[in-house]
Amino acid sequence: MSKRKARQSTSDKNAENEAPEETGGEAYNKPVPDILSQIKDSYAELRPAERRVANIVLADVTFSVDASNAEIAKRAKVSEPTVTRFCRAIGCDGVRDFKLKLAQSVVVGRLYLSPNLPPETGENGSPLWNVVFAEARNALTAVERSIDPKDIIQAAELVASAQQVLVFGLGGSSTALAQETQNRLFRYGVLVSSHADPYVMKMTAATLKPGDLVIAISGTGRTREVLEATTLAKHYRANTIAITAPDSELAEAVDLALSVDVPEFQDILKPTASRYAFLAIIDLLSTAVGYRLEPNAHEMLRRIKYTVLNHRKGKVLEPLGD
Amino acid sequence: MSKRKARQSTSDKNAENEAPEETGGEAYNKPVPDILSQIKDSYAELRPAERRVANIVLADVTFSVDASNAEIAKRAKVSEPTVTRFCRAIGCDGVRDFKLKLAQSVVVGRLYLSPNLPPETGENGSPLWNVVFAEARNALTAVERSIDPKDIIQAAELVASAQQVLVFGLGGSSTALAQETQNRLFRYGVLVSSHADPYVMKMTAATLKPGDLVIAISGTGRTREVLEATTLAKHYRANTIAITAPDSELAEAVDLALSVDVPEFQDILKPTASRYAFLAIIDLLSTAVGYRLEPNAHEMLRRIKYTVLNHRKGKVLEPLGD
DNA sequence: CATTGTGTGTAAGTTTCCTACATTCTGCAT
DNA sequence: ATGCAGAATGTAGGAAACTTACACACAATG
Repeated sequence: MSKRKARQSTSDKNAENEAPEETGGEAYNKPVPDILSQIKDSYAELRPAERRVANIVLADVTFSVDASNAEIAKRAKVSEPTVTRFCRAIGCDGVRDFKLKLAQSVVVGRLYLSPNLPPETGENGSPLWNVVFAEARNALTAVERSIDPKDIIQAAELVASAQQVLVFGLGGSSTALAQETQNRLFRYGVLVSSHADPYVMKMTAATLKPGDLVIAISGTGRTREVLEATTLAKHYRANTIAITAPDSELAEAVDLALSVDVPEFQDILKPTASRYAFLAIIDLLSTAVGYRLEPNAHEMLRRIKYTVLNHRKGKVLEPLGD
Repeated sequence: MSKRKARQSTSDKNAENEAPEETGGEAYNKPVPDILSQIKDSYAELRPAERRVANIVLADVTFSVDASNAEIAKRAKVSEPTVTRFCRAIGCDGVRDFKLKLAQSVVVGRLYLSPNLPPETGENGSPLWNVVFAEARNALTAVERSIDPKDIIQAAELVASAQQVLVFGLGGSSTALAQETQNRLFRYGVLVSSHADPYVMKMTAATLKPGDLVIAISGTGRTREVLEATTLAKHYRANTIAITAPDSELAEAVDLALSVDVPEFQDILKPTASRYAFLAIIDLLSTAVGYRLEPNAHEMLRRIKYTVLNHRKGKVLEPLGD
């Protein structure tokens, strides 16, 4: 198939050579369905001939995206109208609609590997290379889909109006995330401290007053000492937020749960991907707090930046501290 | 358009109701071109009528994906063959090929926002919502592209063969990441400790022997105390690794630099996205260490899991500790 | 066994895309 | 200014792809 070489049209003015931008921030405004999942979900209800079409599609997606109705029918040993019926049976308008959706679906599939992916064979030498990245991305997507921005705003309001904020996390990763939460919020002028000593957690929880705030971080929502200290804070009428797994004891125990279920491949040697999700939540929350506390947040950051700048030479816009 | 209701075929055996999986890990094996960029890049070389087609497509991508050749031609006020020619001029086989690629292209566009995105106007109320996610994803992509898996394996070898490992990080986020590195490596039986006190850092660095290891974490690569302690460790013949920015003083000072340049939008109220990149590097490294130290790593994890399990009721496969 | 309903293919119709040719326009040379 | 050649584009018809209608076969039920 020969392609004609594109040529310059010499009569055009230079200004007319610039392509217009796509309209708006999001040029495409329709949802992208996961058609492969739809095929699998509908499989049990398909008729026998339609199943043979499904088998062909699932067995060779690359072929199916480009193939005509007739080519698919031939491979599946069915009639052409049966292919149309298959497309209708899985929820598409027809073959054309199916093709577009299939093409889109595989792009999504390229970017997000399914959970429970078997371990990489280490073809580049670094074990689980693709898994680590895929799951980090899945974790971010899970946050995007399951966290309501209104909850972020509400949480930021609780932080901004609290006289003091305590952050609790135990077990290693949650400890580090609690520390990171402190590290983010103090920069905006929030009186915040994180604790990893279960006794200090309970003692400081007992000093809280109405309007104060506890942010509890737990990947499983089941860490006993975090739950106990958070319940104690509630007893003393402090507000409570949890960053945790959905439908967990901790999620049920607090005023506002920022919870997310992160699907991941269970390899005992691989760190958990939920830290990416939790870090994203902390970033969303701290950004919202920063904006909520303007212009004071800016003043606090200006002071900190000025201090760090004097302590060390560096670019003005690089991260504050590290 | 009526859709026929999917029905159960009662003559099928239950085992035949399960859909087969798509073949292989990556079911679709063709590259996904960015057709919108191709249109913009080819714009200057397009003929006048073809440009009118391009204008229509860029002005309304949603319409264009689903519209027939005739519908596009009508809107652009050109003939139908001109639409075919337009598709050929931008590198596609024809209109069908163009359509598939356009559908795919918009999915990619949906998932990656460009760096230096202007601030969101807060349409969902949570400030910089999209920026936080886009930049986290960009950070992960930056790691994927700039880190050599061989360096991960080499770093894991240095960890595995060290008698002790020190992790240094200062400034808040690097502190938490250093702690997280400790939290990951100790689980495989590595003798590892992290320090955030600059005096303790130097003192412990002075105790190192040849073959010991320092992992230094710094977003900018310019934190003075981290640099000094790392240099001191080198002086005492310890091996040194840095997780830092490329071409920085720290990157130059160590034996092996795992460095990555993370493009991000500079908003003083938004946390830095490089933490996602650094966390991914730590995860890759710790996974590689775990695999390198098999079967001892498994034994260590078994003991830790057993301890945590007895301390708390939970699912067997959930994250170790938090 | 007869009847009814479901599943599927064949054949024909419709839609969409592509090719071939004719016409118009533009640029260059004389 | 005129003529010629090449490029651009549209019209008309052909080919490809998809869909609809109807016939036939098979399965289930009474």
